[in-house]
Amino acid sequence: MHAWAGATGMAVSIKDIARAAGVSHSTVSRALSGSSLVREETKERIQLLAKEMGYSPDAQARSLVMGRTQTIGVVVTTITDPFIAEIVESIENTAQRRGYSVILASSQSEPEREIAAVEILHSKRVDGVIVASSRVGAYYQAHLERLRVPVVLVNSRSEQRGPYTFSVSVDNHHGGYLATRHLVDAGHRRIAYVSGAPDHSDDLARMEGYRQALREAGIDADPALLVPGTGRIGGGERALPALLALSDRPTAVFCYNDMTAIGLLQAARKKGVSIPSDLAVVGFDDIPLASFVVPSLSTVVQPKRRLGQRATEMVLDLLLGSRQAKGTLSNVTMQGKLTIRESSGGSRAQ
Amino acid sequence: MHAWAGATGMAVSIKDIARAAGVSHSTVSRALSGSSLVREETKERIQLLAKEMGYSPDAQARSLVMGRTQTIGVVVTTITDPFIAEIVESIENTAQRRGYSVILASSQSEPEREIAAVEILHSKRVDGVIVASSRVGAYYQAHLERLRVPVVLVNSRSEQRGPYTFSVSVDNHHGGYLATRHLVDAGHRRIAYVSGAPDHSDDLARMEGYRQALREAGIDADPALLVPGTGRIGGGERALPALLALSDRPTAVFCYNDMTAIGLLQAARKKGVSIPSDLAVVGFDDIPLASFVVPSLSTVVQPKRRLGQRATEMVLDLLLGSRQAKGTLSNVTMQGKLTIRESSGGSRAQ
DNA sequence: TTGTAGGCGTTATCAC
DNA sequence: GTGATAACGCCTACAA
Repeated sequence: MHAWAGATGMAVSIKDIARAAGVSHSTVSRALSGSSLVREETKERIQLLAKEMGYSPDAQARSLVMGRTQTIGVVVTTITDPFIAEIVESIENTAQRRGYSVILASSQSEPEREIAAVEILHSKRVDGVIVASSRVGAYYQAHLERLRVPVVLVNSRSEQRGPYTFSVSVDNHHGGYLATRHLVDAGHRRIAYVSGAPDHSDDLARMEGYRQALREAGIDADPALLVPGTGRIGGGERALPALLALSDRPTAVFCYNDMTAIGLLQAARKKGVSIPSDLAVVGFDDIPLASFVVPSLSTVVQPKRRLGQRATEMVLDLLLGSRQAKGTLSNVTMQGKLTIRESSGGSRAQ
Repeated sequence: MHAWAGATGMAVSIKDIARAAGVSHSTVSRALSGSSLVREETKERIQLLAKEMGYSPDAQARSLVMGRTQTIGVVVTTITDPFIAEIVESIENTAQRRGYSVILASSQSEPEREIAAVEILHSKRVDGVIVASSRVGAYYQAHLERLRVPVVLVNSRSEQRGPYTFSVSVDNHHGGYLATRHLVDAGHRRIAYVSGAPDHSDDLARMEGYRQALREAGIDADPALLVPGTGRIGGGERALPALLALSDRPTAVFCYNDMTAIGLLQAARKKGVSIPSDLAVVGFDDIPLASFVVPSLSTVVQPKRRLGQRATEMVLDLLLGSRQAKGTLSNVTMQGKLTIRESSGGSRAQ
C-alpha cells in the first residue's frame, strides 16, 4: 500500500519554507512572486530553498483569494470526432500558451450530461467555457448563461443567443458556394445536394451557398436534386440510390459533410458507379479520412485550428475585458477554402 | 462591456444562504451535505433556499480543506491521434461517472511541454494522473513520481519503472501472434514484418509474437523479411519497394501498426500490386481509418475503451487505497483481438 | 440540534 | 524590508 501525499495533503507550503528560512510566510509569498519589496539577498535565498524543498504553489488556494482559476472548461459531444478533436487540441494549445488549463467534459449529446457538465464547471469555477456541440438547446443555453462567465460556441448553433454567449464558426454559406462553384466551373449543370441533419442552420446556410452558385451560373435549382441525408455515413449511403433513381441524373453532388460524401463513395463503389467520371463528389469539413479514402475526397476545408484558437482568444479577451471583445464581435465567422482531390478531379468541359 | 461574475467572484456562498435563512453557516454546510445533525425541517428549508439562490459549492474551497480535488490529470502527446482520442474519451467517461473531472494537457511530445504539464497538474493538485504517450523518458518519469499521486501509463513504455508508476497496456506479444497466426492459417509461408519506431518495446513484443507464430508453424524466420518502418505512414510507403526487391518475395506482411499498413497499401495501389492476392496485409490498432481504406485493413483491435476505463479505475482505486491496487497489479495487460477484413481476405490454401 | 472557532494555502493590507 | 493579520469559501471539531 502506498502512502500518497494526497492532492493537497502533505505538500510543502509557503509556511514550511518560511519556517526553514526563518522569515514570515508573507515574505516568502513576496519573494516567490518576485516582488521588489524584498531584499534581493533574502529573495534569492528563499527561491533557492523553495526549489530545494520541491515547493509547488497550490493553485486552489491562490484561486480562492485571486478570484480566478486560470482554467477554462471545454464541453464537447465527443472527443472521438476527429473534427472536434482538432479543435480541442487547438484550444488546449492556445490556452496553455496563455497560462490557462483546460477541463474537458464530454456530453455524448445527452441532455442530462450536458447540464451536469455545466454544473461541474461551475463548481470548479472555470473562468470561461467553450462549447463544441452541434446544437445547443435553450435549456442547455440557459444553464450556460447562469455561469456568468464568458461562453463561446464553436461551430455550434444556439437556438437562442443570449447576452453572455458568443460564437465563432465557419462561413457555411461561403463554403457551400465554393464547393458548388467548383462543380459548375468543371462543366456540371445537374448538381445535387445531399443535406445533413434536418433543420440544422449550418445545413441551410451551406445549401443557400449552393443555390447562389447555381443562380450565378444561370442554372435553375431543381428541387428533385435536393436529397435528405443525416450528416452521418448512412445518410450518404442511402442518398446514392436516390440520386440514381432520378430520371434526369445529376453528374455531380455536393454533400453536407465529408461523412455523408464518404458514405456516398462507398455505396458508389458497391454499385459500380465510377467517381468522378459518372458522378463528381464534393464534401465539407476535410476530416483526416477525406484524403485517405479512394478516390480521395474534394472538400471544403474548415480552418479547425484557427477556429479553436480564435474561440480561446475570444474567451480570454472577454475575461480580461479587452475592448475588442465588446458587443459587435459577438459572432465571428471564418472562411473555409476548397481542396480539390480525386472525387471531383478532371474537367467536364473538355 | 460585460460584468463577468468572475470565477470565484460574486457567487453566492454558504454564508449568504446562512444570512438569508437566519442560521449559521455551519448549519448550512451540514444541511447541504445531508448531515443528519440538522433538523429535517430546517434542512429542507435551507436546501430549497440554496436552489433558489442558485448556489453552487466552490470546489476550490472544498478541495482546500478536504485535501482532494476530485480531479485527475491526463497528459497526451496529441488528442488528434484517433487512438488516443478514444482512450481519453473513455477516461473522461469513467472519471465523470465516478465524480471526477479531467484536466487535459497535450505535450506534442516536446519534453519541455511534458514537464510543464506535470508542473501545472501538480499546482492544480490533481488526485492522480494518466499518461498516454508512446514513450516516457526517465526525466519525465522522475517528474511524474515527484507528484506523489498515483500515475498510470496507458500503452506507454516507461524507461524506468518506479514505485509510484503503474500501467495498463495491450498484450503486444499476443497481438503479434494473432496476426501472424492468421496469415499462417491462410496458407502463407513467406511472411514479412514491417517494424515501427526502432528500439520501441511494443515493437519488439509484437515481433516476438510474430516469431512465435512462425516457430509454431515450423517456418524459419528469415531475417531478410524484417524490414524497418517508422510507425507512421511514410514508413509503410517505403517498406513496399523493400519487400518487392527481395529475391524470394513474401506473400504476406504483418505491420507494426495500421498507419504503417495503410502507407503500404497506398504504395501498393500506385505500383499496381494487388492486395490481398499479391500480398496480404495485417495491421495493428484498428484505427477508424482501417475500415474505410480500400481494401479495408485486417488488424489487431486494441481494446481502447477498456484500456481507458481500466486506467481510470486503477488511478481511483489506488487513490482510495483499495486492496486490489496493491503491489502485484502494477502492470495490467489486456488482450486484443483480430479483425479480418479485405486486406488479408481469402485463403491461400484452396 | 445549532453556533463558535479554527484552519486549509494563498494574497493583500496594514503597521512597524 | 518585513511581519502580523485578515480575508477567500468551505468543513469540522468542540461547545452550548
